[in-house]
Amino acid sequence: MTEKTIPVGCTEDPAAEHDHEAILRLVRRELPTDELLCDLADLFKLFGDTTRMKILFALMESEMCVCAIADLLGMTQSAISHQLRILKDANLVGNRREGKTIYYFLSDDHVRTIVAQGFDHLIEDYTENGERKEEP
Amino acid sequence: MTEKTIPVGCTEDPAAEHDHEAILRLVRRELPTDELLCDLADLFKLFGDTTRMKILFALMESEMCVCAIADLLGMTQSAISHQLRILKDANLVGNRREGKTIYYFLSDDHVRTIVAQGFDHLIEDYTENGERKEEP
DNA sequence: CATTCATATGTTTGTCTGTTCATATGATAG
DNA sequence: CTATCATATGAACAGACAAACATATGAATG
Repeated sequence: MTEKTIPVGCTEDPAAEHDHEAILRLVRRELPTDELLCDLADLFKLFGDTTRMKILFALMESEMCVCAIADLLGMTQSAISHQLRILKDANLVGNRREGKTIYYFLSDDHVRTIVAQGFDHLIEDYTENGERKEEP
Repeated sequence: MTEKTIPVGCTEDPAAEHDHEAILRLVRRELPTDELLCDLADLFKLFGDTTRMKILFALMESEMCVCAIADLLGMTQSAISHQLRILKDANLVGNRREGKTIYYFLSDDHVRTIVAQGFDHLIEDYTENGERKEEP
């Protein structure tokens, strides 16, 4: 019984009554590679932080220098700089130098479309459920 | 100098030469509320995990029971169940009972559009930079 | 060339979160 | 009503990560 250490919860026996073989074959055929799925999750992870989201929204209005963003969000220049580096490594933002100050800007319109998509989902949730979900 | 403990990096003096007041006013006016920005980040956070991303892709093909997903991803039933709960709390998936087994499905087409948007961005990155960025 | 301003970076710390293990619920069959 | 299958849940542990702090780079100005 403990010979293969397969997770509990579902019958290990291939010939069990509860059979998902058909569906598994179908889904396995259509599922993208692990690498792509990972990259995709990593992309969305960038949008999954409040600070970065704020930065992106700010840059949608105008290019900004680091200390302006820090001022806007009421956060350390260091914190903003770290986040900007992450966004830049992912090619979501670019920067240009002008004397001492460095201006950051959105490098892509994908950012706008991706964020807009999530925005729509949220708004629909808000209107569907009155104000906020699970309330008496 | 240390009277207000304002982060270093940018001049604290409101009348400093490096002036972002104009831009700050503009951006502050257009920036959504903190609550909305948080909710938006929380939404994207859901897509920011490989396991959840795989589950969502699988459910795009067909509704599936928990143990089928666990089998597909080679993971514990418990792990899958925990993630499904998170997705269900966010109304991204729903479930229905059929005897002992419980089938999960996408509750929304938003999931498809959101994921597709990220997908497009990735694909474009892939083709733009040959195969993968930063290589000799 | 020394100083100052704007930004970047390395390190540390505290928090969040995904997985595992053990156990509980809930439904069906005998 | 007991045993078993499918799933859910609670607690604990480990890894990831964002913010803070201190410090380094790099440009401009006198």
